[in-house]
Amino acid sequence: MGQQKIRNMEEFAAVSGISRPTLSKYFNDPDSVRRSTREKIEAALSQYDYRPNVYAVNQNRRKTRNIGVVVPNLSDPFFSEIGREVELACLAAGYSPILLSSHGNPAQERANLDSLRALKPAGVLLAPFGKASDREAIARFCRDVPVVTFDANVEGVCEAFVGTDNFQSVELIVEYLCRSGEPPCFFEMKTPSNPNANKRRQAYLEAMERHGFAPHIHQVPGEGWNFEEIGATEGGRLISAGAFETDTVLCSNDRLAIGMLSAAYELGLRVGHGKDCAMRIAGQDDHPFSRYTCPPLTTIAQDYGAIANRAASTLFRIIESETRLTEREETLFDGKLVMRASA
Amino acid sequence: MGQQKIRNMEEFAAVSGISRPTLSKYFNDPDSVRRSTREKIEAALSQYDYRPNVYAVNQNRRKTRNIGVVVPNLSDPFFSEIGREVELACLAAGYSPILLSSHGNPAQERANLDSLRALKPAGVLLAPFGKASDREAIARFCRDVPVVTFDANVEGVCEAFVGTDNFQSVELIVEYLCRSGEPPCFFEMKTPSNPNANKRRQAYLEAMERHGFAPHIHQVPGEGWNFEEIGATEGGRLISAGAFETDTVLCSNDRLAIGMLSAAYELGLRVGHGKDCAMRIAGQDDHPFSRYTCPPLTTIAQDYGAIANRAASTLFRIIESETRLTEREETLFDGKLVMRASA
DNA sequence: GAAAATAGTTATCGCGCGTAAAATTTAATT
DNA sequence: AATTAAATTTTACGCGCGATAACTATTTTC
Repeated sequence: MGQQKIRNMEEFAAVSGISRPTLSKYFNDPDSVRRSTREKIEAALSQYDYRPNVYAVNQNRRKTRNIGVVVPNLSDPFFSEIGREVELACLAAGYSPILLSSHGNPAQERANLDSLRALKPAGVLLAPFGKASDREAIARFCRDVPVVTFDANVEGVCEAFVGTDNFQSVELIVEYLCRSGEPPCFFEMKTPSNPNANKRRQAYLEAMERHGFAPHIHQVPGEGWNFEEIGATEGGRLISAGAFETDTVLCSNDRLAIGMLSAAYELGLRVGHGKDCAMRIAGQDDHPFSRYTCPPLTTIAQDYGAIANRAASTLFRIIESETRLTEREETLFDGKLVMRASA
Repeated sequence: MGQQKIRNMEEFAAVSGISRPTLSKYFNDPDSVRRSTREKIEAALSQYDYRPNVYAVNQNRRKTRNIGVVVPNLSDPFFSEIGREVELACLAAGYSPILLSSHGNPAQERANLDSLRALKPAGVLLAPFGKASDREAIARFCRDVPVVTFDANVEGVCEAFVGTDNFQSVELIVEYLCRSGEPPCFFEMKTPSNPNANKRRQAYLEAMERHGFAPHIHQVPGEGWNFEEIGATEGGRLISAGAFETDTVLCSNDRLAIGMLSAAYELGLRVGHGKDCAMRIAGQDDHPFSRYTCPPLTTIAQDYGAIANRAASTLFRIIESETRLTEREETLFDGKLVMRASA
């Protein structure tokens, strides 16, 4: 490795024998220079380890190669997983992802968009809160920066949305539950901020009607992101009160289900589809911990990878075409039934 | 809000009636200008919403106000929690945190340090892998940038380390387990990359000796970060083979314990300290999910907040003093026993 | 082998701000 | 009111690189 320290592109030009403008071209796109010069540059590069100053580069470029990635809550393994998938897609395409969590706080979502604005990103991948999001702030942001939303939709805002088809996936699990035992009741929070929750409720109603069963929806109070706590406390209360009309409960998401499973355990109830079981509990999302609950949770798996990659590639397409989409795109992937022991 | 768009500090100087150098001073430290001028500036600021260009600022500043935060794996709620605490501490002190995950991959840790170097951070808070980390790369990085490590120590490297006192906390739980039932066996991975694991094993040996019991350590094979999987597969295997000498197992960390709990459930064993229970299982770390396992996990809680804040404040002290520490500091916080139903 | 196309060079400007020194104003002190 | 210290303004330069124009060198084409 290097002898003297290279301080800037000028000095690197001197030691590599390549002119500065050509180096500049190379760093912006290695394939834009002739093969032989590229090899010369890379030879020098391996000798002197020089890297262009990020700040100087981004100050002058019309658009940076930064991609902002905003998720509502990194403490939720669901979002840390999908956030990671998105990051990888960005890196693979030669962009620099910047991952920000809104920490379960819609105000932080706004703050994150503000921070991102200062970084002049080429585009942003946003998993918004949904109803709790500041729709106006997001819309304003979208005017300045190309944005693709994923996981949760904000109707009509942003270039495109990529998520899971809740109607398909709820039908899938409702059908399974009806076929394999008593039809499911539906368990959710009273005021879910996530729009998927509303779609899932609606999908449950339709699916139950389609299969000729009466729907039973149970909504419980609770604020914030401590879904397991709410599932345990309120779910446990409903169970011990005998509030559920059937022995099967479909939870609006896995984290509520995880909480409810722990409550059932506390109550000494055996959960599952065996003969000796008192009830069945199912979730939605295939949370990373769902296979380690007691019993392991039957759920609907979202296709993390497909959603992340489609969201990213859609954004890249917009960025590289340098034009906004003429029409807002919505892409929904199918969920997959994951059968485990809980239902 | 603003009429015309302010494009740079020059223009903002014009509309605010304050000279550009003074504005520059203000943005670097609002308290460095006279109260009356600060008010003038802030009045103009609320009218014209102008923000200095991040890239231009950082290009010229000797040191930026960026703080790199590197954790081994954001998918692990333990690290997303402590990462968040660290972020908050940075923001509160007026720094800009940049959170990077090494995704369970030591090579990525190196890559993250390389990326950070390009951002010329004022300092870095690093939770390293430990033995799996590239010690040489970290040491080299520490020569250029002040670094405080937390959670896992890399002996002798970096300015300071902040973590949990494993000897204190293991003694705490071993004492409790011995007092309340059969003395614990110890369950861990054969080749743990995390140095805490080694300390915990050592601490277990010492604690058992102190209490006059024979130690029993069970090490299982397994690679990577899928601890729950390893705990479930290998832990389940040991349980059904009757390999544990006593009815009590202390796991090296909560995630192994979570896996083992699910294995015990599968085997139809009741875990806990009740009379009808077949075995006890305890963990270490107080993982966010530990209170929702079946049964809820007895464990040792690390003081996330204290560790994060001490690590951050130590780093700030180094940064602001503009001198390296004369002597490497190590701070260990006590763990707290969290008694739940599993042991 | 000459013309055309491609790639590289030199030269120069601009980006938005930090920073330093000198000149000037303002506030605090006696 | 005079003295002094502190804050602000003016002026001027530099950071490292992107971008472009006008040339020159190299490679391709027939």
